[in-house]
Amino acid sequence: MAQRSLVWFRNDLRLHDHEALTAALAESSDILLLYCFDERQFGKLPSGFPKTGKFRAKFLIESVEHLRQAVRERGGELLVRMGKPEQIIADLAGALGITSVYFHQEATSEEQYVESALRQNLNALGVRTREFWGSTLYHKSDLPMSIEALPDVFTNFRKQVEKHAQVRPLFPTPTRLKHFADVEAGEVPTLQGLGLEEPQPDVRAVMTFKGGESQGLQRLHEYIWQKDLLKTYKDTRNGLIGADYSSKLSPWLANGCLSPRKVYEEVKKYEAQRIANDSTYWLIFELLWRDYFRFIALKYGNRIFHKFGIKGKPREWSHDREAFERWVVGKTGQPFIDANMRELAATGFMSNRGRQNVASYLVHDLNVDWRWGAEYFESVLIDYDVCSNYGNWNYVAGIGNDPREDRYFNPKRQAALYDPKAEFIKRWIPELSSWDAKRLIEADSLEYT
DNA sequence: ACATGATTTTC
DNA sequence: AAAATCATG
Repeated sequence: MAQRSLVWFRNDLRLHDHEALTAALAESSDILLLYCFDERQFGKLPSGFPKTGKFRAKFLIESVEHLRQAVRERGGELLVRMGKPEQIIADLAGALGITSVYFHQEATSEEQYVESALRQNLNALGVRTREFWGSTLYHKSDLPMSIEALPDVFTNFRKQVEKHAQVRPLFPTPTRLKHFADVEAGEVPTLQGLGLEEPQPDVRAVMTFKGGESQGLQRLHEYIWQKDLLKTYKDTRNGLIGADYSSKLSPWLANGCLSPRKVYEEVKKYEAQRIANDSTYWLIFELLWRDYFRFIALKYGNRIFHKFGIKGKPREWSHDREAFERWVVGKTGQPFIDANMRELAATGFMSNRGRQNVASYLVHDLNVDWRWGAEYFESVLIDYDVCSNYGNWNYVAGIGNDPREDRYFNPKRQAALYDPKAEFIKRWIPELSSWDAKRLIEADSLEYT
């Protein structure tokens, strides 16, 4: 078996439960591992925001560095490059006599374009690709329906999947990796090198998110086992302050530092050893939403990016740049909205409750084009995931798959419910810290200095 | 050079 | 579906 393989890491920056890596190890005599920073991911969005902002870029850099470290600890090497993966991989394959390239497929067109360009380039060299699906809890091939027949209502999808599909077992984490070629390892780029500034730490942040597989596994272990918080997840998940109210696994899931099947496995273990209740189920339920948006992206392709969304529902949007800017910096005058937006700008993170509210506010109160909001989230959210982001924005904009049209969140009512003492508002808008909570919650047109 | 229609792109 | 880009007479 004189097979020389290359494993191309993408949004799967881990060694556990990695089918492409597992297959490559089983089918090859020699293996090369590569991560390529795609230069196209570091340009500007139409709105002028960097496509990959500082929080995301930092998390990605850390994730790649930790993957390299984990590979080296096992006797291997992770090559790191910057450029176009379809060219860089083809060049490496040609120069080093690689016979197969292994990778996980993505669900959206930019990524699929790179896959097909790579496939073509490799085909011309007589190199084959071995492609896998590895980003969802339920495997694409295990769905009880075709992608074309994917239900447009989440609950229908969930019920069918829960009834008829099974989560596949994990692939084992390799203990030894070898490195065969005398080839430059390559440097992991710095934030500065990517033209981005270093994010300043903020003591008010819910927690410190550090990229990397071991950091993701550590957070999973801490949340479920050490702090024993899974059993109350459903009751606390609408919180706003601190590390404990929710799992906070999304940044690691988005970059593939954590496999959703690994999360599932730990939840099942917890249910067997400690307790199974609505809360333990609810974490799986949320993973299903993540799956759903990924399959929706497969079903509808680029329609998730369209102005009128996957429904093709005509709706006119405002292009009031000033109103949008006020939303971005957290100066709309609506304290609950502004506090959330300031948290996002300062930390790259916002609670799920906050996200639903600020998105509803932009779309339904300001009537601003939902795509502007989606772009801003894309740039700054540390857990940005193209399918979840655009799927959710379609949903709030009323052009996605929400059976209830135009789901509106009343920010005053939401503040009264979820921030009754205005602790969260005061935390992020310090100029209001001496205000009476009731007055803050009822305010809707504050002027900040 | 340019209007018009076709094609491509939309993160 | 709409906007942007491309092709062509």
